[in-house]
Amino acid sequence: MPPPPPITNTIRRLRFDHGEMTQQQLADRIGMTRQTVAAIEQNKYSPSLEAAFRIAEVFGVEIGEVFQWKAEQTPGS
Amino acid sequence: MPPPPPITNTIRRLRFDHGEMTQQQLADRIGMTRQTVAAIEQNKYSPSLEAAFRIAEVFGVEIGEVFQWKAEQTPGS
DNA sequence: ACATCATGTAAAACATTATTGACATAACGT
DNA sequence: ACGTTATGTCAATAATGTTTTACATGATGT
Repeated sequence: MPPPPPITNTIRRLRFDHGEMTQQQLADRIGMTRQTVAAIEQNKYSPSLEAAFRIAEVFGVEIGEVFQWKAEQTPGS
Repeated sequence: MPPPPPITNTIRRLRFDHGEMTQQQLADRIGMTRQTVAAIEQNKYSPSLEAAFRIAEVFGVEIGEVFQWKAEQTPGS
């Protein structure tokens, strides 16, 4: 199992804020499978940039409102 | 050769707006190779979401200011 | 109890993105 | 002329993202 990417997302909340849109409905609108949506939503891996643009468009928000990037943790003293 | 993705970018301009930063310098700052930066800059393919976040951070802008997404062209009438 | 729907999950195949190493050219300074 | 730097490009390989098929669970409705 690969380590989870340093990116989190709010897809789950956005889906329910938009009429309890199902994963299947979101998948249909962005041209992906339900499994891919589920994996992204659970942060198993981060999507391609194109997929991220499509998801943001469905919810009418910026990419930054869907995905949050944890900046590099400098290997600390 | 795969078709170019429906995403354009302004990396070249951003580099030169930031002290004529070289592809190599940008690559170093985002932890990628020079060749990958060149390929993205020339729109050979679009980067991962994480790479996009890193590039935007280097230039201090939103992802949308680095990458522009051409919405789906509906197969026209 | 049964059917249906939304979701979680897993393995294999496939597609795309990224790296490495190599060679090329143009621009610049000496 | 020569060396250096920035960039373009290519082929092979590795790493990651996506699809497909399949089976599982909990919730809902009849």
